[in-house]
Amino acid sequence: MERFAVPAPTLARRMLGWRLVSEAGGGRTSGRVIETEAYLGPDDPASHAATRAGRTRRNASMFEGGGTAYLYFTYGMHWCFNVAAGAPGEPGAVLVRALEPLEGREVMVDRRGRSRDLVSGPARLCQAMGLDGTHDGHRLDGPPLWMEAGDAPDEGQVGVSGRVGIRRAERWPLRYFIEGHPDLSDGKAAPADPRTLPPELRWIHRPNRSVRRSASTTESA
DNA sequence: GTCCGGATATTCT
DNA sequence: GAATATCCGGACC
Repeated sequence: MERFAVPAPTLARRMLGWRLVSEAGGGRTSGRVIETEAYLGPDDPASHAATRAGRTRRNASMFEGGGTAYLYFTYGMHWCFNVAAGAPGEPGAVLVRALEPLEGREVMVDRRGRSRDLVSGPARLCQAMGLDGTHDGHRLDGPPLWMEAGDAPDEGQVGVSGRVGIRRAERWPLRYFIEGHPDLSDGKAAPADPRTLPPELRWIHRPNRSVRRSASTTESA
């Protein structure tokens, strides 16, 4: 679980290529992570951890330390899956926005009621993999939901943009994706503009840099 | 292909 | 009362 104990932007970049495996709801499904978004703590106005109240019942899992699942319900009907980042007590999370389907395609089609766009979007992938609020707070080191290392994309394949579906801090460079992948979500993202970051967050412009010093294997050169 | 409205719960103002 | 880390179906081009 130590691999999750890094800041959210670093984890979001690093998770590209990892596999998410679910045995939730019966039937094994899995997919390769191809699109993520980082959400920070109180300094990030778009984060659920930015509220004046700080820790609330909904966002508690964002404070539980790297590797904790954070699932929230939105728009009255959709679940979204995040992975908490960093150290316990320091809020931050990575929203998983899209996967490339690997295992359990038939189960996904059955749950989704259609055969395309199975896991291309944060709410779609929760539906396809049987994820909901019962998995909030689960530690991602075993059944029914966990992550495995996978093929890291080449540096040149990684795209960066603003985050999808938000108004505040919309040009912060916190969405990471495998460039040109056919299974990306179809949300519209503003182009990234690192100049809109407050000075203390400028390191986010290249989150992989800060990883490399301590990273072991999965980072490509 | 693009655009728009509706569904609907929780949180925050 | 308004906004929301969304998706879907139908209208229209």
